[in-house]
Amino acid sequence: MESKYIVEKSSVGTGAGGADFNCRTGRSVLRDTRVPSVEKTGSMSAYTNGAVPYKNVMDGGSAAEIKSERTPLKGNGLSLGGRLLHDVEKNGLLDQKDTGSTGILKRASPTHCLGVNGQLPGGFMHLDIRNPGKQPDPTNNFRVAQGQILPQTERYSLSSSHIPVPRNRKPSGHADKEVMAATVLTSLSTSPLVHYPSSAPTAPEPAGRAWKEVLSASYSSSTSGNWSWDASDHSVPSTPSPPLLNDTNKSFPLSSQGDDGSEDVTESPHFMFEDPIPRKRKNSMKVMFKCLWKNCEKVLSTSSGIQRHIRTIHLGRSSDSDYSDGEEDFYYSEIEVNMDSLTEGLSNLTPTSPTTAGPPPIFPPPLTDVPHSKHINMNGSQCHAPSLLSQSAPSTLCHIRTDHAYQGATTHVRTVSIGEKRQPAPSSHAIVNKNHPLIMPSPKSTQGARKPRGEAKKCRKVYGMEKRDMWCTACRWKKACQRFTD
DNA sequence: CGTGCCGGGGT
DNA sequence: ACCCCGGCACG
Repeated sequence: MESKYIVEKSSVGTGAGGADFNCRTGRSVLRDTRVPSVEKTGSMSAYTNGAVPYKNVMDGGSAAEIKSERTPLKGNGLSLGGRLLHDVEKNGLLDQKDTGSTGILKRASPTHCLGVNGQLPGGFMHLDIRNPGKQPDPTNNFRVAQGQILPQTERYSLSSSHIPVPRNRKPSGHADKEVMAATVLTSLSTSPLVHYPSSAPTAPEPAGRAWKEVLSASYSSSTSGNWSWDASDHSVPSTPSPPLLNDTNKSFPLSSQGDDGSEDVTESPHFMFEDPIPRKRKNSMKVMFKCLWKNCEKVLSTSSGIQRHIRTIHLGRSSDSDYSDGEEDFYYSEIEVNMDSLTEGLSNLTPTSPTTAGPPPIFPPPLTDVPHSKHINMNGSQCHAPSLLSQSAPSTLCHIRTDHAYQGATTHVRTVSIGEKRQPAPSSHAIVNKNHPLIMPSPKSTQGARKPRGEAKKCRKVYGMEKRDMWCTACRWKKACQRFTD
């Protein structure tokens, strides 16, 4: 015991930076060093695999043996390491998402604005359509200005770094399209909530890439003062405050909120932010509006948008009339979409994902039951996961690092560990929603997509109840065992 | 009935 | 973020 503390003390200073995992596993201290430490060192090699940045962290950690428990490192080492990991991971993830996701998802994070910003000309056109004849919002003028002032090529290359905002500039006629596009995009950037999801089918490759880069750049380095508005805009409490403003919209479709434009550009999304859904599981939920018309899978993010879509496309009403008898109402429904999990799925849905011909989503999308959707039907896909995994990453990887997964903070060190993603199922349902009782046949039989029980012995079995403190954290918490995965 | 772990609650 | 646990599905 004494030794324990000694070690503990010393490691404070030395290992602080690196002692990232395990630090807080209070109880396991002494004993833990036996078994797990082996594992951990083992994991190092595995890690180097693709996550070099981690290495130091890990090394430091294992070196110090991390006997130090909670006390000092919690604040120091942990956060340090954790953050590091986090960042790295984040970028990685983002990249991934980028590849697969559609505009819909991207909107969730203000960051896209960065990239989107003037880069997806193809997208412009498309977006236009929904916004015919809209007046550009005054707040968007800077974009307009940009469009006018700069030659196209330049515009693309120009990041949003520093944007003069001429307030009174008017769009001149011939720049219409650009203006529209700009408007849309700006609205995107102004409000994280804002819509204009999917589509942008024609975005050219380079643009996409640039975007991607910008994205990750902005994420990893808010340090560079490059993005003048970046800071302000991003610092907004949280990234994607969940929708909810849709409620407002949709409750009175008839009023047709006149302009999606104006509605979209709600400058203060936060106002609308009242949260009917009590805590939790809302984090990455986004309300979308899905066209229920046969064979039409249009998903838009604004009620008015979808209404317009239905009105014009399906009901054959003139596009310019804003008149609505409310009939559209019957042809769309509100769905809640989990951004995270639908990322991949949606990429299938929409014609988008222009950019990367990136690798297919590694993780099968969770069981969503967006009706009609083209989502990969993954019933029983559990079985595939492992095989997929084995392709992209040695399953051992899961094993090894798993123990820390829970510890590395919920930052999850998950280096692409398929095993874990296995099924956030329930939370990621695209919930067919409320206010429209008549619609959505959704059977929803997928409830119990519970993972078949694994063969592997779990901590409980291996160590027994008495040695509970030797269990992996997950086991201790009654979570899926991270040490002995299947 | 023991076990694994999901979902959710508490701090 | 970390931890705990009720409760349910699985074997």
